[in-house]
Amino acid sequence: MAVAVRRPQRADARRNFEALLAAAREAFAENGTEASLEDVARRAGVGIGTLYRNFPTRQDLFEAVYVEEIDQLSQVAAAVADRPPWEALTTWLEQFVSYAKTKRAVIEALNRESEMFRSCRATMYEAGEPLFQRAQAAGEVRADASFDDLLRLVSGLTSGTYVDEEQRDRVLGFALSGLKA
Amino acid sequence: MAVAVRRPQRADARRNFEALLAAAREAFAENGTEASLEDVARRAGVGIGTLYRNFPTRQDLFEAVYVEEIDQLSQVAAAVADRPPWEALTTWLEQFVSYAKTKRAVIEALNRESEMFRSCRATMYEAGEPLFQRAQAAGEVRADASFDDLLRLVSGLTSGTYVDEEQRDRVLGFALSGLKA
DNA sequence: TGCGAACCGGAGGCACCCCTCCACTAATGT
DNA sequence: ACATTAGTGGAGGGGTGCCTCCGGTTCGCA
Repeated sequence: MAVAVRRPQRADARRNFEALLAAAREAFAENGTEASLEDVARRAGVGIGTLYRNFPTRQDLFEAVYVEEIDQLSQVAAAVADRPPWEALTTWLEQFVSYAKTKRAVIEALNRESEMFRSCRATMYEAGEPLFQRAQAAGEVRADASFDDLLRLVSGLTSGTYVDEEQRDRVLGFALSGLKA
Repeated sequence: MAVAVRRPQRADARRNFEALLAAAREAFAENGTEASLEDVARRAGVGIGTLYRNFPTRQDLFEAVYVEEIDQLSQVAAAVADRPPWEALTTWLEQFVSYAKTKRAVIEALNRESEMFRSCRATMYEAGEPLFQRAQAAGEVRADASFDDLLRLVSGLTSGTYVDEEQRDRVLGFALSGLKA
């Protein structure tokens, strides 16, 4: 990914930079990609001008916040690589889901068109697709399904609302069982 | 439901009323519940004042537009009542899905809290739940699933985006097959 | 300690949206 | 034909958000 967001040099600037990042994380989690930038600045206790200096475009801010989180998905993928195929896949998906609960943007990334979303998506695919293919090769997943199908299935189900966590998991379970060979 | 939106009396007024309804249908389909009312008025070629006179609140407009469409779901439910259980259920769901594609609000209704959404939801349930129970009684649907689970599953999957129609249907198919007994 | 470069932050211009209010217009019934 | 009155539509006040610009502040090196 190697997204070079230029970190500022001076101590006060660096403080503001971090504050903005934290505020943006919060705001994006609450309101999705559309969160108001003025609100982000407000949360960070910083002028709107400062926000724009550090992150000239909404994308830049977005990138700075999410790239790191997407990278974590790769790490989980590596960590489960030695489990049995189906288990590895579902464990990774669990991470994906628990992620998506707070980080809506991870899901929005699946759908939107833009350079950075494409790049996030690519990273996700690199992380999860091998797990999927392994499970498929082991005959545990229907041959006529693709990893893209799976991600869209999971992200669709995750972005909806449910009576409680239990229902979400139950519904996800039903859907996943439809994917077994 | 019996939602009495007071239809105006004078000919010109009635014309405007219909134009607003049509415009709202369009706007809501494109932008969901949040569509701008000024945009609706613009599409209808009518002053914003006229919109507000006919539909004092956003809810009123919304109601006028969707109640009728939700009612159609009931009709479809009645129409498929004599087919085999599973087929009846999936046929109804197909309607639901093709509906939800253009009428996003039908889906938003599942999630939002408000008097009218509750009422829309109730109508949907009255229409579909018997079909579901019949399929369940016939042993075609897992006993541990509820109609609510099913609707949320379908609406979640439907609200996502897909590469093409084909993928949507494929994914929906996978998920539904996970619901079979 | 002092000074220049780096950095700050919010005012301001623009755009959109919400909703109210009321001077005007034209459909209707007689 | 014309008075009556239902109906019109948009200006206007209040919000929020986007982004730019620049006078003022502060850091940190010498």
